[in-house]
Amino acid sequence: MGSNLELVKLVYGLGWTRNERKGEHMRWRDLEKEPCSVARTLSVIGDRWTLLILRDCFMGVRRFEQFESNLGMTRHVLADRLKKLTSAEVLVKTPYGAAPVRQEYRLTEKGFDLYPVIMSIVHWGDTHMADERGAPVIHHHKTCGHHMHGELVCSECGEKLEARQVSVDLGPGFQNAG
Amino acid sequence: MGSNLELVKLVYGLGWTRNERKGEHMRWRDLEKEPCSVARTLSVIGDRWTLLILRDCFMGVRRFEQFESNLGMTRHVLADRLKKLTSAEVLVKTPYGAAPVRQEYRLTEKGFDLYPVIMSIVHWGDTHMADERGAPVIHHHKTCGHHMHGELVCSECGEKLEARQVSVDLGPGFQNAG
DNA sequence: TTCATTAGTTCTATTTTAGAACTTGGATAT
DNA sequence: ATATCCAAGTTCTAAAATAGAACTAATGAA
Repeated sequence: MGSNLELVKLVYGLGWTRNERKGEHMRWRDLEKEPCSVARTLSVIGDRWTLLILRDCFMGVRRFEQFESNLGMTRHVLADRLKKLTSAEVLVKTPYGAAPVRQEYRLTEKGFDLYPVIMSIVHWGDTHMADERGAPVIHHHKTCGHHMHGELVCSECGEKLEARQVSVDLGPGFQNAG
Repeated sequence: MGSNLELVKLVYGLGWTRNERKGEHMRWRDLEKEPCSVARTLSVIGDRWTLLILRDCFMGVRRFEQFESNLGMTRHVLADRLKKLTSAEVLVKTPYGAAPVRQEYRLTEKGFDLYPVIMSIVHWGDTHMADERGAPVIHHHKTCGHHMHGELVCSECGEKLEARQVSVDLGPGFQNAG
């Protein structure tokens, strides 16, 4: 994205400007109302545990006790996050099993669409946070048969995306302060 | 990623298992030691404000007061996050300007490499969190001239990545509990 | 001399998270 | 039938993080 400070102020500074008039700082719960897709997305996945829960979901974890024993977070917070992810329709909670009915949390399509976010995070970690031995896990593409990583490309020309080659404009969903 | 619960337990459940023996839950500061690139990356960017700071960095914001007025976070926490991002070498702090020397925070190459993470988040927000009018901002690829979004593809075959087409194995950087 | 600006730090109050124990509704074992 | 077990939570207190506001230090301008 090219530097565009007026646009930053206009688009992203909006919520804060609005709150500033009331003499308050931004709160986390206000984020989803921001006219910015980063802020809105982070209102769903931007806390300390949610992306780790979703990592487990992509690995096939589905049940409360499994999440707890893999992640090692307190049951209290886990219950809260699963509730929030469910109400955001990223996960669905379904009872299953005959006699003792158990609960299962599964990714929805909306949840599955977070895969690029997770894989981009994985690749950055592999590149910049691994020790000298290399990546802790390896990804294998069934379609082509190769070891691989996720790469971000332009949806139109397919070329690898570089921040400096992308500029930003106001879109249809931008609204000025009411 | 195909479901592989033993692998999940082995790889991702490791840190927790280690702490479990000491009778403690996972703490945030332990995350960077986990043998998982998601956990390690989140130890740098996985709190409530850091990705919003980085969004501003990609838009050209560089100075303390600019971050504060755009984001509306308290100065206390902003100072702490800038310090952490600097010590993680995601940002560099440089004095600039002749007479009254000011400080400037800029993305390093390591920081620039977070672009795919941000753009994946943007695209998910545009798709799932926008209102009926559409995306708040539009991205334009200077290289090809089109409006576009970031798309995650296989680094080897270039095909669009689907979670179900990717399997996971232990890599060289995985180490068993010491 | 006084005020303004940038980049912070310090303080108290509120909110969130950690850690542990308790609850609920079956199922299973004795 | 009573006691125990299990999954999926809820409830409690203590500790940590964040919000909100005021203060500091270095420089420059009016």
